[in-house]
Amino acid sequence: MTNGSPVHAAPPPGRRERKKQHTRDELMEHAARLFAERGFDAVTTEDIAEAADVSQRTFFRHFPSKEAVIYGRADELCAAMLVAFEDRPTDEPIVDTVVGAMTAIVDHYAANPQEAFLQARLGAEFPAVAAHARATVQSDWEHQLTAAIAARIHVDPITDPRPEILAGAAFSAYRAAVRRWSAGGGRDDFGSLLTESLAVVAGFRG
Amino acid sequence: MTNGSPVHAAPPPGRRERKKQHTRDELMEHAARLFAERGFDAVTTEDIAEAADVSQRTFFRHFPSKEAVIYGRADELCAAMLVAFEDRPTDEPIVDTVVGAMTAIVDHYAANPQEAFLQARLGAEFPAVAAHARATVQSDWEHQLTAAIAARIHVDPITDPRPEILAGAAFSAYRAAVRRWSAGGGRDDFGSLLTESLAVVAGFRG
DNA sequence: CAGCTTATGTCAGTCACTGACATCAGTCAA
DNA sequence: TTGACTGATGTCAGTGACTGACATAAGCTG
Repeated sequence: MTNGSPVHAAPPPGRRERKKQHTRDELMEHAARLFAERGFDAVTTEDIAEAADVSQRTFFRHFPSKEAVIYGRADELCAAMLVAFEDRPTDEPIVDTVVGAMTAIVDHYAANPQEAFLQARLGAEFPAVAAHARATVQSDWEHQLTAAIAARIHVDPITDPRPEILAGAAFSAYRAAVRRWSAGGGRDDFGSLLTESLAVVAGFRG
Repeated sequence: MTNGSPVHAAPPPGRRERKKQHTRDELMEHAARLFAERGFDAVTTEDIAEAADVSQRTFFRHFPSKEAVIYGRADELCAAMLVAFEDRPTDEPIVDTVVGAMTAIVDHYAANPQEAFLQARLGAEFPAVAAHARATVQSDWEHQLTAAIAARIHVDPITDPRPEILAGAAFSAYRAAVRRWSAGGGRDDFGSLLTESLAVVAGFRG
């Protein structure tokens, strides 16, 4: 149930907000198309802006970097992960809760395979994209997951290293699953690979 | 015993090689000084090159990016980690071997505290530096450690996710230790913090 | 309708990074 | 020693990501 609108039932956005969102969507779609056609380096931010019929300046008002447009849904995805986390029973082992949260990510990519494929391909081919994915996107997710874990097990995430390490191990398992999925040409079931990887983490004490 | 020369007892480098190394060292030292004085953004690669009395082009012949000059010893450090890894007995639990390897990193930074301090400070203050540290430096280390683990336990690192996850968890613990060290103002003993963090990983099955 | 807010365009600028070519010092063999 | 080769560096011109400042027009709100 990956609803586009936030949980808090935002008031119906006005025309201005809708236009803004439309511009953002156009930028993301044309960027995805151009990157798929020519690769990351051979497309300039000017090209993307042109294709979306806006100025380059507008591109950078919507996305802080050229890489970011590839991961334009990252924040929603992170939010979905946290919702899935909170939906888990509070009395289950923390590792299971983390596994459940990660499953939200799998669900999203299962519902948007072209997005997953493009991200995997660009990440494999262009180091700058992989660096952004890891250092900005996943790092942010990991940080949020760390905070959620700390809250759930009632510890201070600054002084107690366990939440951070568990979150880091979980995303390490995630990357391992992505790599194996890519190595298999995308033919394997990603959910199974991730479950298998996450099982390795189950030796943790939460 | 952090010897500057490689293990393979390289033939005595000629004057040309010495000058090259000298240029590289000058660039790293002046970069460190300037970054410490003004921060990362307020120093240009031109400034660094100027301070080292070389052209900007020469800077980029020695370092692939502005961030890289901060981590100019990363390759040596990685090599030291792998040596420490190989020095461990082959019959000990793999987790202990990993802990032993990570200790080499601690030893290096214990011997070069100003380097550790600058990297921690710039990483905390400038996202671009943190991104580089994580996505380029640590990612490379993690990859090398993954390969070493896979070789030690005789598994294929592509099909078996365990080496990658163990290496990822180890560096997650490393980052947790760094964060706690920073949070404590650098007053705690980093080695103790890392040991404590790595102990959390000991629940792994290797 | 009037005034405020805000998304966008335009313009000029900074700076990281790169390819091409010239030069000069180091190296090494004849 | 000399002459050729190699490789580190300088110079120059260019590309492209990203940003600040200002103007404009569209949407919102009383």
